[in-house]
Amino acid sequence: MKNINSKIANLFYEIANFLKMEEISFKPFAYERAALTLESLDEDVGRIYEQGGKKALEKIPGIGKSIAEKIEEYLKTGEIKYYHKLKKKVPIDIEELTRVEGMGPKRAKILYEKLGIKNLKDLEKKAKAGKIAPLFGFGEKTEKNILQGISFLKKSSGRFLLGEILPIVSEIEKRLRNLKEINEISVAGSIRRKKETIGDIDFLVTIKEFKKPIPTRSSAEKIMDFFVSMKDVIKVWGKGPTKSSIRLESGLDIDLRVVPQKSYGAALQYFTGSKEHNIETRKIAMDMGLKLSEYGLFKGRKMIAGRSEKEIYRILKMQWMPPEMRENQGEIELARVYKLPKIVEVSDIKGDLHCHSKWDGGVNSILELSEEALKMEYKYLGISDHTKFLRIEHGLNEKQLSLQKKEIDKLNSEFRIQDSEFRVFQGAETNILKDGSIDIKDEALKKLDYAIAGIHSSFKMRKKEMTDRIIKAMKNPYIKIISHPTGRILKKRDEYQVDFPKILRAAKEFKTVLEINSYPERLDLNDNKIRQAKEAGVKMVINTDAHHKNQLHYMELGVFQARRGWAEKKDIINTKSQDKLLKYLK
DNA sequence: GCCGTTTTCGGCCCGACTGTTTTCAGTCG
Repeated sequence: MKNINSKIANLFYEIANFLKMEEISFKPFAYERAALTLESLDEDVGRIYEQGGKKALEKIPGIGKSIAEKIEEYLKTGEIKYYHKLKKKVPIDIEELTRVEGMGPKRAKILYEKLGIKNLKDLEKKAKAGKIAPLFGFGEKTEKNILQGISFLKKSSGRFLLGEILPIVSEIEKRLRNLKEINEISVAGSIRRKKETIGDIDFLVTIKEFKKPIPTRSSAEKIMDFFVSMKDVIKVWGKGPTKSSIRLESGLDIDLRVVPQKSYGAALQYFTGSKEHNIETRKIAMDMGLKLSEYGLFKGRKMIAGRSEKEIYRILKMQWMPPEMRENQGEIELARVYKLPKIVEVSDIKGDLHCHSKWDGGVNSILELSEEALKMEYKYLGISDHTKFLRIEHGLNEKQLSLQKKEIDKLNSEFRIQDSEFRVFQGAETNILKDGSIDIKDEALKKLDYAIAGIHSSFKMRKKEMTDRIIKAMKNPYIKIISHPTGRILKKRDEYQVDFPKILRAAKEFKTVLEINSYPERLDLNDNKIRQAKEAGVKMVINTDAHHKNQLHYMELGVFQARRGWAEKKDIINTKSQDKLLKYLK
């Protein structure tokens, strides 16, 4: 469910791109800023307008008279004329084209004017035909990069980020739960396993009917009628009494299955997968002379289990395992000897060590972030603003860091007065420069509670240089954490080249903590690397990298990823109490 | 186009990198 805020934000991003094509300075940034603000707004902009009119819109930071008028226009007419006027001049799908790494508005405009390229399809065709390289300002390499960018996009297209999907899932689940016909409901498939990207969604439901175990047509039909006629459905792929498939306006496909109550557990197990996990589980059933299907566990023709997952696994003499572990990566063997690790849980997390405040151009003050952290029942929050190398992110210099420290000290003494255990730590997200040095002097790092270092430039270095660069940063005694260690951006950019086993050995030697970044498009480290780190005895920290107080809630995404990597509480340092954590960082 | 304890006009969003050039444009964070 794309809400109105993000719809308008997307239009503003496009307007910004069209303005950039015309070499207009500053105005595009105003639109981008407004878009960013809209996206992170708690409240629906339509409601703000209803309650306070245009004046209320203008109170939102980054939104002035002109942009408020455009929002008003959109709310009233569903369109923004200014956008159409701009698009008429260069009628291209700028949003799609700029998704290709290395393609921006200027190049898109040139390609439209010289080759008539309007969308991704045109771009691929012309690039493959070698039409782009000969153009002035382009060349062989650019053409090759464009093709690479397109193939990367294709690889991930049609898949959605877990972080975008979860809110949709809980919204749909809420709607279905309201139906009186429905008894049990669960999401299955890759989303239940919390995979980082999701193809489509499966919902399983059972019907509330105590006398008749098999769903009657009428109840099932009522559910399906409701499902296919929800307001955001744009296509119905199929509709029957046990299964219906729809597409939402966001492009997401959802299946809804009605299953018999007595098969609910079996169906849940089956549709949760993974396929590989299921194949192995069925083999175990077969070896015991049983048959496992989505309808139940059978001995001959007699059904001996199926009501719940736990019951099925129990009869198969296996420990029940969290869906995140069901990838046939060794969990089955451990489950059979009842030795599964107890993986970390959201409730184990005691604080967040990576978030950005107003100091580096973020949205919220340190106090606002702290209040949100308190709501989440955290014991501490680490502020880690960008440092000076990242000028665009208003990176802090040594002087500003010491000013910030004063603010944090003051805040902490207020917490002390209020008899609150909660504390704010001062960190910083420093930059690992091309040669592996840090952009902030050691004397300043020393005064912080801890320092994070991350790569924010020169992503395309060769493997050896990149590895050495990161290891050099790890050797700095004040650098405790490496943020987003592989630099990938889901659906956009691959990991940078790095010798990961070597990084792990160095992390172990220098006691550097690797971050599991919870940002929806990062989730970096990924599940596989988390598992490697755990096995190498390297400690990790689950951080959000929040740039807005609401984003502190991304924490669960990082925890899910950690669970997929089998991380336990002891592997994750921000499960420690305040005292123990501080001691660990010193 | 937005903003303002440097306030109603004149600043903002800079610097590195890449790939293309032969002095620079476009992209990215």
